[in-house]
Amino acid sequence: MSDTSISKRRQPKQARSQQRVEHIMATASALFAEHGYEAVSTNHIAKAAEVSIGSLYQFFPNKEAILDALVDKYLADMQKALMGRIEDAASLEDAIQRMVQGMQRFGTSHKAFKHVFAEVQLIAVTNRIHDTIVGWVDDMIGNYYPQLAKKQCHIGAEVSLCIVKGMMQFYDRPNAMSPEQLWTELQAALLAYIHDLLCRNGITPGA
Amino acid sequence: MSDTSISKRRQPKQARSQQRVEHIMATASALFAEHGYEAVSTNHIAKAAEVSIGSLYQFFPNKEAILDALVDKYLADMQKALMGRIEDAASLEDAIQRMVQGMQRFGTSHKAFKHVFAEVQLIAVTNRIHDTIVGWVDDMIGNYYPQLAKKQCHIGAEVSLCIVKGMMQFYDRPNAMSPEQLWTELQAALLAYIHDLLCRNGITPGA
DNA sequence: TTATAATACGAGCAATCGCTCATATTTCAA
DNA sequence: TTGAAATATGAGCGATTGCTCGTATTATAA
Repeated sequence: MSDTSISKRRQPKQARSQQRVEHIMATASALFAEHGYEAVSTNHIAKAAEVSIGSLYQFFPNKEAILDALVDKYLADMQKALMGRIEDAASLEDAIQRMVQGMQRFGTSHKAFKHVFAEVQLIAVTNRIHDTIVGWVDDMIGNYYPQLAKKQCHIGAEVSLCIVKGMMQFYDRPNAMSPEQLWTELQAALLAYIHDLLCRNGITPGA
Repeated sequence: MSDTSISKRRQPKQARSQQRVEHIMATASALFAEHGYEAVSTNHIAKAAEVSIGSLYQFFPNKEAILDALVDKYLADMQKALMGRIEDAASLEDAIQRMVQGMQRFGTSHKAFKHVFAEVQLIAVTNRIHDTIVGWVDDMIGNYYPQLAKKQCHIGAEVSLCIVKGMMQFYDRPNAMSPEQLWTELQAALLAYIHDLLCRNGITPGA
């Protein structure tokens, strides 16, 4: 839970207001998915959620706090969806393949996340998402290749996430690939890069 | 030259106004480099260029037209800087290495381009930059590997540009890599992906 | 010299934004 | 029942934005 979302505003104490907070968040998420964060005003959110603008600001100190709260939820859901299914992976290659598949599913169940991940420019939000996911990938690489230097694990994770982000921004634009092909190419790019990283550090992958 | 930048406004006919147009563009470029496109208002540009807001709008129909004109210039400069130095490359791998080096230099001489390339969300601008560069890379791949299907060349170019874009967005954020390391990793990621693409299409790279 | 086109100017419009605050209503423990 | 706390409301503030338009100045060709 980030600081912004819990400071300076009344915490919902009654059941009705807790429901309202969740309803506002769900509405905001849907609007962000359709129009993007910047294009959606707090008044739009309030109107779409059939809540007065004053009520919205009773629980969220500012617009960014709504996004922060959503990102909390997205990251929690994502950890379950991605990390839950790689625990019994046979190899790093297998884990990466499963992660890409998991991302594909997560993108359809959390339509706003792609926008938030790929388009939002707010540094605090961007860094939080980035650092969280990099941490997961970092640990994952180190788990399968403990002989790889910690710093190289971290670099591998950061570069991998950059590749994912670059491809995600491309997802909604007209391009030569079908969605399935795009995921295939993403997986290929990640596997090829990680393979190369291991080789450059004197490790024979899969051995 | 894009449509927006030349339509609906008086074309500069006197020398002084041609200089003014160039001066406005240079000032805008510097401001975009420092604060990003969205954060810079047309009034800021006019004030910084010591030109009235009315004069600015005599030659540029709207804010995006300033960016369009700059992108024209960036892409022309980039073609010279990148494509000029790969003509005598011995192999695709060599050409990619030279392109990455060229990008590195271009980034220091055109500080605003990275912002425009990585942060601007205007679809028309984004598409134009993307399609132009993809065209270059597409031709480059096809030049060294004519036996590779045209569509695969295009996919390779698009994915490569995605990787570059993802890494560029990462450039200014705090991360585990020095700038030199980042360029090294970018080159490694591109080479690894292209190598993999060729293999998947039954081509033995370098043979 | 003079008339016309080109250029220069900047106050200010209309729209939008995030957000406040005075006030009204509802909830619930005492 | 009652009163204080919690919740709900929305008009509207202050700031900013991209941009227009009436007017003043300058350049150039006749």
